[in-house]
Amino acid sequence: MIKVDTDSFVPIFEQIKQGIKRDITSGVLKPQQALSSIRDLAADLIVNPNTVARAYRELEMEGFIETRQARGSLVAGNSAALAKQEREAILDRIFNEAVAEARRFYLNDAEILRLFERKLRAGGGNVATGEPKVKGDKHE
Amino acid sequence: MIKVDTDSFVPIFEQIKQGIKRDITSGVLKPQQALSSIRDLAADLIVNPNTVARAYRELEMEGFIETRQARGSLVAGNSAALAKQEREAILDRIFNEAVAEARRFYLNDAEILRLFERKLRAGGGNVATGEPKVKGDKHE
Amino acid sequence: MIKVDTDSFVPIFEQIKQGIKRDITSGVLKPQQALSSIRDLAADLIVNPNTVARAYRELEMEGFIETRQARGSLVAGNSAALAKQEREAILDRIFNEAVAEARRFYLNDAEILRLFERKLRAGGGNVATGEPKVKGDKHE
Amino acid sequence: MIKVDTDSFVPIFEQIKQGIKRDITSGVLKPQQALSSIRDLAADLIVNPNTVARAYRELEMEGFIETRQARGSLVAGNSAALAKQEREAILDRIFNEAVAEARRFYLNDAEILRLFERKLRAGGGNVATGEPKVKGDKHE
DNA sequence: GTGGTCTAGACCACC
DNA sequence: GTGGTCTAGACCACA
Repeated sequence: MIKVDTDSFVPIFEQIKQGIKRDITSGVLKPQQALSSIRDLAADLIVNPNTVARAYRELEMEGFIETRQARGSLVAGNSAALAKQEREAILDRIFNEAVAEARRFYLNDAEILRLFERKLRAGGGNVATGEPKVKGDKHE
Repeated sequence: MIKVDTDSFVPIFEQIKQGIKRDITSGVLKPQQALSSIRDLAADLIVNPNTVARAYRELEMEGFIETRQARGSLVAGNSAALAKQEREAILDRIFNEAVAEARRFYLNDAEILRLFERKLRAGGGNVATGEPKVKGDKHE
Repeated sequence: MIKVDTDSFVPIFEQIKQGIKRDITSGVLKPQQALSSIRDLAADLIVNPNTVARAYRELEMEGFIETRQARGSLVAGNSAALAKQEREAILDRIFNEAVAEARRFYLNDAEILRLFERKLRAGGGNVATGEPKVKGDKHE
Repeated sequence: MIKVDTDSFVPIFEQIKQGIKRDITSGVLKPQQALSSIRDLAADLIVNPNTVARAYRELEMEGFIETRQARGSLVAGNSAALAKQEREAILDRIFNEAVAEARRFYLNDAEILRLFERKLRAGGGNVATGEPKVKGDKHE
C-alpha cells in the first residue's frame, strides 16, 4: 500500500516510484504481476493521473516494469536482478545514514548498537503503524 | 562541515539548516559561538548568498541562532535545550526508518540486528566517504 | 514477412499497412493474389484483429487492396500503377533522409558515398538481422 | 534549428530530443554551451513549456545535457563520447534502412549504389532545403 | 528570471 | 477500458 506525503520534499511521482520499487523488491509484487492501472492508482492516491503516469514511465525506463498499450503495466519478468540490487542499495543506504547520524553525535559503536537494539525491541519501525510524521518537519 | 547535494530533492537552504542544526546538537558549535558569515558560507558551499541567508533566517526563527547587527550570527545561548530535543528526534527518526525499511523486506529482528552490526563494524556511516549519489535515483 | 515493433512510435496498424504496401510494391504480392485473413494475420503478428482490420480498411480506401464479402481480401487489380508510384516515393524518401542525415554531420559527398558503400558491402540492411531497438530510444 | 512536425507519429518531445542530440552530435552545440531556456524554446517552437521540459529532462537522464536549478541547461561536459556513439548509431541506422528498403525491391548492390549516387549528386538531402514532407504521408 | 512539479482536462491509439 | 501525449495554467525553490 503506497502512501503519499504531500508535505515531503520528495516529489509525489518519486514517492510512487519508490513505493512500487519497494513492493517489487520486497516480493509483494511478483514478476509478470499486473499493476494497478494508472487511473485507478491515481484515484486511490487522490493524485493526478499524469503524476502516476510519470512514475510508471520512469519505472519502465529503469527496467522495473513493462507496459503494453491498452493492456496496462506489469512487473518486468527480469525484475529479480534489479530487485536484489535495489534491496541491497536501500538497506545499505538507510543503515549507513543511521550510523552516520549517530556517529555525528559522538556515540561510540557500543552505544549506537545499544540504542538501535532498544529501538528494535521496542517495535520501532512497525510497518503497520507507519512513521508518525511531524507536520512541518520535512526531513526527506 | 556541511555538504550540499544539488541532486537531492531536499532544497539547499534546508540542507544547510539541517547541517547547522546537526553541528549545534552534536556540540561542534557551542552556545555563543560565532557562525560563518553568510557570504563566507555561501562561497564555501558554492551557493547563492540568498540561500544561506534564508537558512540563517529560519534557524533564527526556530531559536537555534541569534543574529546581531554588525556582529554576525552566533549560536543561541539557550540552544542547549533545543539541541537535546533535536538530537533525540533525529536519532529516533533515523533508527526508526532503518528498522521500518528492513522490516519491509520481511527481515526478522535477529537478521536486522546482524546486518546493522556488520555495517557498524565495517565502518559504515563514514561521513568522509558518503554515498555517491546517482542522479535520477534520489532517495531523500 | 511483416514485423511489428511495439516499441516504435509508429502505430501498429500503420506498420502493417506499410508492410503490405511494401510487399505489393516489391512484387511479393501480385494483383489478384489473396491476402492472409484478418484473424490469421492477427494471430501471426500477435496483435488484435481490430488492428489488422483497420490496416486492411485503410489499404482498401487507398486502392491497394479489394475486399469481397466472404472471399476475404486480395491485392487490387490496378495496384501496379500505385505500386510504381509508391516504390519511387519510398526510395526517394529513404535515400534523401540518409543523405540529409549524413550532411548534418558535415560529411562531404565522397565520405558519404564511402560510408554507404561500406555498409552495402557489409551486408547492411539485412532484414533478418534488423536493428535491436532500445526502448526509449525510438527513432521512428 | 529544430523543426517540429505535428503530423509525424513521433511525439513532439521526442523530436525536440532528437533535434538537440543532432546538434550536439554534429557539433553545432559544444560542451558547456548553454541551451535555450525551456520557456524560450517553447515559445520558439510554439509548443507547451512542459513538452520542452520533458525533452530536457530525458536528455539529462541520458547524459547529454546538465541542468542547474535556476541557471538553465547546458551541454554536458562529457557529451563527446555520447555524441560519437550517437552519431555512429544514427548513420548506421539510416544507411541500414536505406539499403534494406532498396533490397526489398530486389535491387542488387550495383543498382542501389547507382541510385544513391545519383541522389547524392542531385543535391539530395540538402539541409538548407529540408525534406519536403508530404502532408498526411506519415512515415516516421 | 530559471527549472520542477502538479493539476485539470482534452484528444488519440489501441484492445 | 488501457496508456500516451499535449495544453494551459498554477505554485514553488532558487539565483
